[in-house]
Amino acid sequence: MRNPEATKERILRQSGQLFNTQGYKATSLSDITKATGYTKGAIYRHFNSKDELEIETLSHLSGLMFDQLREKIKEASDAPGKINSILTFFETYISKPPVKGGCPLLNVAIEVDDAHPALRKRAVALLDVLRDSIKTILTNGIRYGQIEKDIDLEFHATMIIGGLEGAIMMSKLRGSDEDIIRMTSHLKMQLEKITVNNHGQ
Amino acid sequence: MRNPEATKERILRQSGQLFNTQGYKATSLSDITKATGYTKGAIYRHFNSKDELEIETLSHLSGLMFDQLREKIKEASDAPGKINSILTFFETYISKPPVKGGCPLLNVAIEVDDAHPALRKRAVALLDVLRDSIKTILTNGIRYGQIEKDIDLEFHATMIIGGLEGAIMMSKLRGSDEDIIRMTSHLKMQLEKITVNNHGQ
DNA sequence: GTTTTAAGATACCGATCGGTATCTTTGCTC
DNA sequence: GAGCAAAGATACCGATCGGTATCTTAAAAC
Repeated sequence: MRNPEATKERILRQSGQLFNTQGYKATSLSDITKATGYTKGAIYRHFNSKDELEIETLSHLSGLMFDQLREKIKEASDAPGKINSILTFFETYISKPPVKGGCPLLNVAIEVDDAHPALRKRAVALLDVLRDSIKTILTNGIRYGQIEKDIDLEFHATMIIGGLEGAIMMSKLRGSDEDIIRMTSHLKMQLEKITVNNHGQ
Repeated sequence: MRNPEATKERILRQSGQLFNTQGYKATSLSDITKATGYTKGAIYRHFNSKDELEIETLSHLSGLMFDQLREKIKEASDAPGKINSILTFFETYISKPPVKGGCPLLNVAIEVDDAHPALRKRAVALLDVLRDSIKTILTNGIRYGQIEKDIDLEFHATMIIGGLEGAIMMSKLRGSDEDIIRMTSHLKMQLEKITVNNHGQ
């Protein structure tokens, strides 16, 4: 019956749902005890403080998202396809959310301020990972002649991430995928513009 | 010395800063008493509950933002100019924020969930106001031959708002206007594409 | 099958939460 | 300047917060 690893995993999973839907500060330890069925004693055996639980939970949440995202990216073989996979991944983010409560990056980025330096640092790092992933895909695309070579990487990464996150906020608020779909269709048009077209050659 | 209107105004202003930076749930009444210098007795004379204070403060905050935004919009005479004013307005949102803590709409949209139905309703209404404003500007632009008449209003409104809000999140997290500026330059390019060009006629 | 160790439960801590009943003080009315 | 109504201060409420010391219990070691 006793399985410390499963316990920790369960705490992280349930905390993830709660933090990502209600917010980190707004979720109390008793909320977590109710959701997990464990007592505070059990939770504090696996985590030294609520702050530490928050940080580890964010890692867990973002891990879930990135894992699924990476899976989708791998399915496509060229750079335009990979970016397209990212966009498609977000299209049903509201109706079929990979993690409940919306995008962990967006949620934590809005919640943290200077009073939570540790969590903030992780949020910045998350954004960097996402940005670097897109830049890497585009760079490889340029190398293999799939993406126009005179583009501004930073510009396109910002456009994609910012557009997606803003649209997620709108869609989540209205409870519909509509806004995200509008945004991804726009971003896909932008992607086509920097895609090297082999038909014409 | 006593001026109830000024007191209420002061409470709303200080609460606005706190709610918009720390979050609504994360800001306690004692935070507000410290910031305002008033006691709980004074605050509860002007507001029946913290929930009510939160709702009125959101109205106050969004009022501040929309007032400044409307001012900028009025300065331009045609539709493309008005949209451009909106975009320019957000370019220094981090370094010279019109309201501390970022965009009140974005912040409240992320924080609220089904546990705060009243605040959520206000957030949805705020988004509608912003969306309708942009659609109205574009519609008028079409009427006066300044904007191409075959465009999808909803699509462009979503693109502008979503792009801006997502970029605000990114810029706020990194403490720099960079991401917003990249996004507005992209949006300005999109705007040019739907602007009727008189030079060619 | 006894011992040992760690997982988890229980019971508590002081601090703070939102909220309220009551009191004092201020400024207006006459 | 006496009376009064409203503004704001004070003192308190029960509930809950994050955190901890201690106890029980389950499973592995031998």
